[in-house]
Amino acid sequence: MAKIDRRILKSQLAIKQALMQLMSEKSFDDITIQDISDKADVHRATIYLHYQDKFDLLDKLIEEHIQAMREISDWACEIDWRTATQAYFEYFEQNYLFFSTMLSSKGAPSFRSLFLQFIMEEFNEEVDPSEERNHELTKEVMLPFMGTAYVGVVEWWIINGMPCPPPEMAKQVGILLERIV
Amino acid sequence: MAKIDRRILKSQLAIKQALMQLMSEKSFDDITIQDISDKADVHRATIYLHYQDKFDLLDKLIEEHIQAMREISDWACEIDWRTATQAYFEYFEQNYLFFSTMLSSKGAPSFRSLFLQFIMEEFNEEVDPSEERNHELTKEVMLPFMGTAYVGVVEWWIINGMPCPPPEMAKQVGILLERIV
DNA sequence: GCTGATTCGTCCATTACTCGACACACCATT
DNA sequence: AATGGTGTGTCGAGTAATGGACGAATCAGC
Repeated sequence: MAKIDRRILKSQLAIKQALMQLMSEKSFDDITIQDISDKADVHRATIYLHYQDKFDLLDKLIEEHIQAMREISDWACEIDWRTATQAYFEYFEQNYLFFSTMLSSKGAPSFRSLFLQFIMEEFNEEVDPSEERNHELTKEVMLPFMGTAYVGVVEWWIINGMPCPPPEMAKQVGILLERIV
Repeated sequence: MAKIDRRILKSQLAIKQALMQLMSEKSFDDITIQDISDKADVHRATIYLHYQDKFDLLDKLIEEHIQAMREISDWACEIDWRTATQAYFEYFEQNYLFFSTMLSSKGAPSFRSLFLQFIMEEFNEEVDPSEERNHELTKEVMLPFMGTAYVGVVEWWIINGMPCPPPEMAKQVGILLERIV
């Protein structure tokens, strides 16, 4: 992978952080490009150097986090569920500002469905309906069942300010998932 | 005052913060230009764009703080001592990392004397040996007496982790100064 | 309707920064 | 005396970001 000029990394980081901060203050629709460039301490034209418009910026921001989670699952593919779940919740914790913004009532409506889609893709390789105890079940039903459950509990955990630490969440969610699958 | 390109401000800020952080970790002599540029996330050549060498960087950093304190005293010249002293201690508090680094045992030996010199200049305009109760005193003696007392108590306060809030320090130091002058 | 104020997206000349290289000095090891 | 390693200060070519401008689009209040 070619090394990227540090100016690009710094500018993009500042822009993305600025958007996230602004989204925690007001609605995405009310945010102007000028707002973002002011908060990021970057010239307005610099934003257009990297993104089409603010929607493209939001898309890239979301895609980046999905990609990061994908890498966690790659890394944890051979690990047991509990450890993997803990890695996820630690990632949610590290990026609390992002997730709380995206999952809040006035957040990005598109994010939740992308998140759910991603989670279901992850479960897809773990679920085996040919197992004995699942002979009456199909993936079509199991995946949205597990996926919405998972997304729902993450949503609860984030919106309520992470009332318990990642290991505790990993333990409980791990138990529940193993009962289902 | 001509508006300065934001890239310059950002680079210089990063470089100065990097030096301060490094000085809290190891001795100034052991810090290389490469260390600073790494920590600041800036190319090595960028440092030479703004400073002669690391000594010049330290000088400019110190001078900047002295200048900031000079502006406080300009602003507070008409205010009573206690308010002015509180403004100073709030500045020390805001820039705790800088002062604790500079005043620590392995800090910049030059800073303490520059600091003392500055403080004595400030006192110089406030002390009046022609007053009745001072008729046996001279400025030559009063200034280093008050100056070292002031610097000494600041040193104590910083090195001991600011054990009391700025208003409390302002009160006590204010009382003591008024007894002397 | 019109108008003034914003915001947008784009453009260009200039500037600051980057990257990698260079010769040089210093120091410890051999 | 020769060696390898590390830090220094400088250089040039290339790139990213800047400031300021522009016309077009959108919107509010009159």
